[in-house]
Amino acid sequence: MARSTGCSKNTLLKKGPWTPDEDQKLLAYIEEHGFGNWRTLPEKAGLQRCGKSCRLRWNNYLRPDVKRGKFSLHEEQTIIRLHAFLGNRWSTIAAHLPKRTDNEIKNYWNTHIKKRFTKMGIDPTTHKPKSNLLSSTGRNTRTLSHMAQWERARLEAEARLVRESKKLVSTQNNKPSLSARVVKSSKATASSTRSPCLDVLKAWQSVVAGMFAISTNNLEPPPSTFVNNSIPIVVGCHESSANELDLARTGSVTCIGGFAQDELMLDDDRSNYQVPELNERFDYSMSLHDTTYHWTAATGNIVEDFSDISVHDFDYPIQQGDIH
DNA sequence: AAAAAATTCAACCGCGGCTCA
DNA sequence: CTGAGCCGCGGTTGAATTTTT
Repeated sequence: MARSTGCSKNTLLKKGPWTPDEDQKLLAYIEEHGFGNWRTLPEKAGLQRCGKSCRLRWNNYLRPDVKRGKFSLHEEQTIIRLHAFLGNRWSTIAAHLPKRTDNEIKNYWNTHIKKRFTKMGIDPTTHKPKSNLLSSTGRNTRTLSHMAQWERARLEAEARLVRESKKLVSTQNNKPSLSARVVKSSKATASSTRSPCLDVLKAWQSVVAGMFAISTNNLEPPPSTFVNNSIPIVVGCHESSANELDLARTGSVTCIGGFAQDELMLDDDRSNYQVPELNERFDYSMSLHDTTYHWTAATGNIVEDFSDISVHDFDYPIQQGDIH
């Protein structure tokens, strides 16, 4: 299919770093008119740039909700854990990190985390020690791949929801020149017709309920008070956290990752509520840090109110009293 | 103090997917 | 159904900055 974006071929258009004057022009235009059609925007805004360049500048730098500066420990952990499932799906990872852009996360991964992994002898792609790569059994590899597939699907579905709800919000914020494409997709999202990705969440939930041995008693009524109608999934359960272990034993939460490898192998009881294949990945990569954090998987109920869906780096520990 | 090497990160490029006529 | 146009994603580049020699 022939295709020409006109960006790279048009030598009249300016490239390279943006000047403060150009930033000002772009900002002023978007503040007044919104960011409709990126291709036609530069001309309207009086910029000698291609639309792609404008979009990039806006998304990665000028957007008011972009957080800049050093990544926190929790943000780094979130990136590592999500990368263990998703690989280089930067935009999906970014959707789970409020105010961070895919470009920034990608840069951070390539310049900081990846390097540290390599130094530690951990393969940044598989999140496993390089020496262990050949020792995985076929069965384990297949199981991990299967489960990771489901988890990836779930995370991507959530990322889509976050993106869609953001679009919806920006549409409602009265930007008159938003493109027909955006307005249309937002309408579709807001209508009573369920988005297809909601079904992915539903499907994932039912499968996970089986795989993670969550009893249906724990699904209904909702087991948790800290997020309505949700199943808490603790990523990175720590052996020192008695609360998390107890909660996991009772089936009130599901644990993924964080336990030492030998514990997984030796403690049969724990294997009932853990997922060793996933733990394996996390254990290696998270040996970079010795702290835990938590996130929750939303059930179908909360999906109906999808503006609430996003995975944040919760920095509070689960307490016994939080779960009923 | 200067040069070289390493690092960082904003920006570019090309491709694939989606929408629409 | 098909093809054109647009957007977004992920990989890559290279200028600017920092660190090391």
